[in-house]
Amino acid sequence: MDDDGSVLTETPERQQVKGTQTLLRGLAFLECVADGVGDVKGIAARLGTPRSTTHRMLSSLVAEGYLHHVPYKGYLLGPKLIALGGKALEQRPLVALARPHLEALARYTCDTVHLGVIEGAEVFYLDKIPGTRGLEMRSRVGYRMPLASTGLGKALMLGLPRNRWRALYDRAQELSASVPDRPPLAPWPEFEERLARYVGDGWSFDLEENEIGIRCVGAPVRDIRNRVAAAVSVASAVPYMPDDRMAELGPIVRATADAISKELGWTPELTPNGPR
Amino acid sequence: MDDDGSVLTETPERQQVKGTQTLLRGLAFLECVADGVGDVKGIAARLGTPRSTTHRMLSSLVAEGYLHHVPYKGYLLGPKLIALGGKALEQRPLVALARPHLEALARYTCDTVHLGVIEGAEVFYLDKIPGTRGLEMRSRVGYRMPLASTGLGKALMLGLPRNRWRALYDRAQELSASVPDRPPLAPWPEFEERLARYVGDGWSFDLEENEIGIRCVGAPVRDIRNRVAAAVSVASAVPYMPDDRMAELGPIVRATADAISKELGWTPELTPNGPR
DNA sequence: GCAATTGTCTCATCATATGGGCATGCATCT
DNA sequence: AGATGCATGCCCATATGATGAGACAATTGC
Repeated sequence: MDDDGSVLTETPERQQVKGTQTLLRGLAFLECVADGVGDVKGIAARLGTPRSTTHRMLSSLVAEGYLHHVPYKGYLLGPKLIALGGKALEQRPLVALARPHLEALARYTCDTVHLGVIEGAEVFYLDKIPGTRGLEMRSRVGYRMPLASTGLGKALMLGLPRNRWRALYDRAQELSASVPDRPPLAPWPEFEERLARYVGDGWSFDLEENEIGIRCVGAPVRDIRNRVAAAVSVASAVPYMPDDRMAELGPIVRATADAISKELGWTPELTPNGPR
Repeated sequence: MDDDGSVLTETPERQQVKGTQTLLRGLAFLECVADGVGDVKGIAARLGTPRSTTHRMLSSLVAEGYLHHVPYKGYLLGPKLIALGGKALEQRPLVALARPHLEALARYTCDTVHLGVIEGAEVFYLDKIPGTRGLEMRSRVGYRMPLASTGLGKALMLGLPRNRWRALYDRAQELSASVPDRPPLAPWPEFEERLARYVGDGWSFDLEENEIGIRCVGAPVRDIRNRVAAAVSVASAVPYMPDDRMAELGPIVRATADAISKELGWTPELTPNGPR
């Protein structure tokens, strides 16, 4: 049993598995393939399993439809994962409730609409409705982004205590540094000042801070306890997003977010102005 | 390898597993939860595992993010499955290649656009772009439907040999009978005759056969070997889909499908008229 | 052509998951 | 309100089931 620390995967915490390391190992295969390592040798090296075991596990996963196998070429994630991902979305009442509102917003704006929630220090994209202007966003359902980098994420940050903003800002900046084509964030004082303003407004802007050429307007969705449970955003290319349109869009996006909030049991009276 | 048509709804028991029954069992938990069985007792009963084991496995899956646990309420599919589902889609070159074409089609028609492939006797929804007319489709990425029930599925059937049509027709009719609010299929002779006509046209219609009030136009996508690899469809409510518009849409949907086909290496010259 | 990688199989070994049992605490029923 | 059912969490002896080395065939690519 690989008790030495030679498994240098992404998992930082070594969990003291209670009695399912076969299952966990199998799941590790999935994540390995998800990360683009599709060849047997690479997988075996990454997980530290001998070829025999690697083959056995991969075969089982293929047989169950969790992986797709192209002989002598490699492994890809399988259709069952697509299906389970879809079901996972259906099981989230938030997604089902938000859909009609997101569609209405997409129809009104003709731009790409996103729904996301916080996961750790990142925003997790739960739903996406592509815009009808013919430009592609590389976001996808299941995608992640640092909170401080996107309008969606910043809307989510509005619900967090201010003393946590800095850490998230730093986190996003780390990623900006590591990825070459990513624009830098605004300087911290300016960033904080803007975010403070967004708290008062009830919506947030992203001015090409995440991706050059893309601007976006976001707003937080609150649950029955007035906690930020999700966020909505509208994104489009700069030519479609002049300053005055963004100013118009702010209240509209907020209205959509509030409508979803109401579906979650939120009552607007409790927050005439000011968060939490 | 989709040669055996004996894949029933679910594999009840198979025992020729080579050596990963722990892993397979764990995956069975996921599918169990996916089917809506979220309580411990139900899961244990369904899979025949004692409570101890059930808990241990569920805990591991929760710890890994594959399941989400609401204490004393039940289990739901977790965020990691959403993420893996998204990655699984990204890894399919078909989805990435088709996206721009689907978006263009959605933009042009203002209606809901679907992309699907064959899986067994069903159509598997790989992508969906909601229409901008404000009506909701209950389809979702990862969804399944009998091939013969939908315009998308019928487009896929155009690539199958005619002697397999009947079996798929019967299969769809079984489901129609079991689900109460599902409209019946057209009688077989008429169904076959229509499908034969669609082969010549290169597109297919669905006249409220799958869902009352929904009409749809589909067309097959072919790969480099001229085999049907996927299908595209446009769906909308009847008021938006009069006969003459459907007739117009046929060549347009086909053109979109052909454009995707070309991205897959398909060459139109090989099929002036007539399939395979 | 050769070399490297992958697929398929067997088998002895022992590590691994098993599942019964029991204690605690939450939730729903009457 | 009280009471029962159910979920959760943990221990541990057992044998079941996964392990991994090895050998060979099939395939790709150079």
